[in-house]
Amino acid sequence: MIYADIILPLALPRIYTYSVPAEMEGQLQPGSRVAVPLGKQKKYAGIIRAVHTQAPTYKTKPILDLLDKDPVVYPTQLAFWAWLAEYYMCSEGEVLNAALPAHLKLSSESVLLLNQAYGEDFSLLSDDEYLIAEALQIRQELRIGEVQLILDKSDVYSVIKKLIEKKVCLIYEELREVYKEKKENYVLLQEPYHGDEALSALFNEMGRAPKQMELLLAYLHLVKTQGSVVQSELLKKSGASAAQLKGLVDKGVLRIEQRTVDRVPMGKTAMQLQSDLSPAQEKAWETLQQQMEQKAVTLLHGVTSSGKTQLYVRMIEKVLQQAQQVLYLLPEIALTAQIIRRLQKHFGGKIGIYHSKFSNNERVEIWNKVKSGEIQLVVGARSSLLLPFRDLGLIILDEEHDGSFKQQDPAPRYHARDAAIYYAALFKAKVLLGSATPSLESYFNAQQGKFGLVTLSERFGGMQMPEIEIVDMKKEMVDKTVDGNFSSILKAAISHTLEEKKQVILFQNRRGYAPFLLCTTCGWIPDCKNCDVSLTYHKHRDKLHCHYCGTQYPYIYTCAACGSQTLVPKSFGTEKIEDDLIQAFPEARIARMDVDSVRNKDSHNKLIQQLEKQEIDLLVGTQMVVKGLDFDHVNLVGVLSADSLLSYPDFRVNERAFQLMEQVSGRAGRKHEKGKVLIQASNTQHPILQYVIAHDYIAMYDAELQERQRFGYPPYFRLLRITLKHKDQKVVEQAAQLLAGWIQPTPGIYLVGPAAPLVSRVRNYYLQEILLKLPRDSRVLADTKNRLKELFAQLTAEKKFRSVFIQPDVDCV
DNA sequence: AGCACGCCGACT
DNA sequence: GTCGGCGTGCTC
Repeated sequence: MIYADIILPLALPRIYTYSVPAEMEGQLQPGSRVAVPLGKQKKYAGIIRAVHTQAPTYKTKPILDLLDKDPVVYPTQLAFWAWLAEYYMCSEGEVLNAALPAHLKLSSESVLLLNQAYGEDFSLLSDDEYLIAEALQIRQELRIGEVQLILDKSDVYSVIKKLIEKKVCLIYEELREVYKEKKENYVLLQEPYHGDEALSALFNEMGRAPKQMELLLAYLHLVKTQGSVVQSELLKKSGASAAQLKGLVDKGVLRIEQRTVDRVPMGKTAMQLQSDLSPAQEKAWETLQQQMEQKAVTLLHGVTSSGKTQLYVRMIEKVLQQAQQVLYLLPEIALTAQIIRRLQKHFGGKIGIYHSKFSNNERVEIWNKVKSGEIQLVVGARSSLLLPFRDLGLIILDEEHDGSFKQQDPAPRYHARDAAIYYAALFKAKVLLGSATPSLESYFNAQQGKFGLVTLSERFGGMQMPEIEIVDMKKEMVDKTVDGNFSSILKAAISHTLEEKKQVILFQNRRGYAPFLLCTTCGWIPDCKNCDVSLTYHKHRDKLHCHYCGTQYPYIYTCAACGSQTLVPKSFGTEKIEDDLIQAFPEARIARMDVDSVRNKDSHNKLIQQLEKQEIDLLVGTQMVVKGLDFDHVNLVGVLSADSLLSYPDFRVNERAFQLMEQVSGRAGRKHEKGKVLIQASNTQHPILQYVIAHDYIAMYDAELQERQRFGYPPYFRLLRITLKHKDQKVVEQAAQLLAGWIQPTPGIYLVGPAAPLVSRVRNYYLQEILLKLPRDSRVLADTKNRLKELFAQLTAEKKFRSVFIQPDVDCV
């Protein structure tokens, strides 16, 4: 008997084994999708992980169908998925769920059919049952969703069950492909009319049908200019109707043919070798090649605007010439039209883009083209690491320090940087990490000789580092020279820059208008009913928003605690800054960039284009303004409150604040002009500010590293966070106490907590966290994970804690 | 993730 | 007395 282990795209704890029917023997390959039954009636498409003869101890169900002739992934991906699941403590099903495009993840749908044998007498049915029976008479088939629509309620199973019991209808499970090829109608000239003579004869003949003649002329024009003619385009161009086209088809002049077309067309343009490197870049290029020859991973530490991209481009060219694939990873919001255009210029048609804004059908096509090798270069966000590369030669991870490379919520909670290093090793490919402000972990690895290191400390084209000035907000307060959130110095600098017709970028790391409302009588702060956070006031919508669960509330005028009407907005976000700017600089063209203002698809790119074209003078924004944008006319960058960056209770605050300020400063100054950066701060003596002024990454690194060692944080220790969730606060607390107690007596491991996180309740679930600090030793890590898995099972074995959610997060950020 | 099964409150 | 709410357990 032959068996196959199947991964299902579900959060099931383990992999299931099915039996292989005789007729499928020899046809099943790992990586192909098969249809399998699960539970009483459902069918799913799962992926074959292995085919073997090891009979399991339980009775197996047979595989129903082989869905793919060619596997959808290579063995390399299967190996990578297994590693991801193991390392990040999740199931392979969860990995598959994240990796596979939605349209390749099939699950069956129940379809209702009328039982003809029952007859037409519906008098014994209830109202709901009657409605469904009647609908079935008209429509033959109904799906669950349609039944829900008809009955206007979500719970329809009981009605359906009754109908089946009464033999009014039958039910079957349908598993169907959802990916659809895109078809388009092409118009072709029939054989007899090829050639000038035949055509002119035809035109003579057509004298009485001027509209058709026009149509034909338009057709001929399109053939000449484009080679092939799409029906819709022809009709639009000629202004003719479908009937007129049909006339020509009926006459046997034209013919219509349906063809499959690409949703993601591959350009034909060839690669352009253009490499004007500065002497400093040439030197770096030499070392980069050497380092990458020797090491699997190399860190490129290049100050902002030092031209890291040019080096990437060269490296990509090199690998593409060896006919290997390249993956270029960027944080999602840095994936702008700007960078894509730049790469497209070099690599023409070989490039594929992959991020969250693509449609499901497009994703399948990109997936297949990466698998076939047609796409040689993928530029994408974190998730493109999960694409089925065939022969990967290089992974570039730009803005390497960026925290968004770590997946947060649904499992697998992987870090794209670390996972990329493992994935690349499977291909024996190289990894190139790049940043102006590397993460401490990566720089540490480079210092230790684990990674190669290349430094570019000079800005490209003789550009100078911007001059940074710290504005003492305390002094301005005392002197009463502050105006709202602007110091007199910042205000003057903005006026000056605007007069010079240059642009200004202001950075504030809070969105909304006011982060919270406060009752000035009793101190009450409105909070979310589902979460333990204060509500942010968004003025343009005049609503209070919860940034954790997304709930919106109408504005509150009356204090819920004391009943007085003394609620005032407190602190400030980007919206408020935008408002203040409009007041202070009425002539300036002002825009705001944060998740709220660029929510719909293209608005982010539009804003960037406006900025490029100098249609905006003043931009205020959150983190978003920091990521990989280059503008030629920004001379002033302002950080509105450094204090708010430096006051998070997180061991990475200093590193983050430095990275953020250094990156924003990088936006100032272009070509031969020296830019200026103003940082408003109350605590002007903070050491991080001094490092920022001096652009001294190394000093920051040394100082932070000591702290990390002293307090047992990365890169010296590894962090593993366990989050427990439950609807009942008491239950989570007890569960967390119990679990922590079990973990406690392990030598060499430090345990922090259990404790409620800063936001202790989200979407009505109470949270508890346990943080483990593990020595950097892969054996200890593996042992600990195994032990934790046992303890999790032990905890949920107790009936009281059965419904406690346990979420481990390895290398949490 | 579904979905079935089973145990308690608001209705005919 | 039943319908239907959701908590609980299982899927190979």
